[in-house]
Amino acid sequence: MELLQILECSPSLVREPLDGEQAAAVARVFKALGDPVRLRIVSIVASHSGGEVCVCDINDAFDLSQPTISHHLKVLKDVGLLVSERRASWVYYRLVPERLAELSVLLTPATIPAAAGAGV
Amino acid sequence: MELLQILECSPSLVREPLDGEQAAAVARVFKALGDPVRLRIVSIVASHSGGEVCVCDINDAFDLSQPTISHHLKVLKDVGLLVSERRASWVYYRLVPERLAELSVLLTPATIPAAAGAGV
DNA sequence: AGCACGCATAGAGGCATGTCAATATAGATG
DNA sequence: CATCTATATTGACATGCCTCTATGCGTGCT
Repeated sequence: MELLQILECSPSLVREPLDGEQAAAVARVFKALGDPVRLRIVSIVASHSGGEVCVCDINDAFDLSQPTISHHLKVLKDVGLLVSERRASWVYYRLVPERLAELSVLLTPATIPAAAGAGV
Repeated sequence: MELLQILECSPSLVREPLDGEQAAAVARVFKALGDPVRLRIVSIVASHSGGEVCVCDINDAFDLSQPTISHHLKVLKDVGLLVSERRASWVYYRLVPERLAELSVLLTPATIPAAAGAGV
């Protein structure tokens, strides 16, 4: 199920309480970001000028074994934050910016769009 | 150390890669949000009209033991997402909206301020 | 075909985490 | 002061997670 669909009618945490199903879906993504290595990986991929990064470059950025990085990439891919594509011998990972945007909107406090619309 | 200070010069994940220290500090907060129960607690507190919620009301919202809820509240408090205040017999928890705002900004993709400044 | 390289998967070990029952603490109330 | 209610803390257990080594799979090169 798409995260956007889960949040379609309640794009912010502060609008109304999430039910159990919504919370479980969103928490999966936050949990994926709740590891320093994965957060750095997302940051590396997101900030890379070309928009995609080879796994070998990510490996070089850490003092961790190659399988460990591969594991973290799989976690980020499973929650939809990254996508991968193989070209020749190399695999390239790209960010899914919509995913970040969804979370960003979800966390936006109600104080910012204060004039946008009255609450309940 | 304040999260805002850590992120003072790089308010977005997509601007440039986080270093290890930044990533560790931010990951702590995401990890706290990476649990369905805690996410619902934050949502309940954030969306409550009065701005604060009694622990007893939070307990009632879950089929979990009182110590378990107390544990989750402590985790959220330790990362600065919630603050608590005791009045008479009851303890009330409030959201720290700045914390959510910091994370929200951090996750904002670069597409929005596209014209703001050229990258490196 | 055989080999080298890049990446993924499998399995194991050790530490962290979510949950609970039991107990402690703090404030109100008689 | 004794007791009751509301919340926090402790300790234990099961599960999950991060990391590693070993191995498998796909691709290009000789």
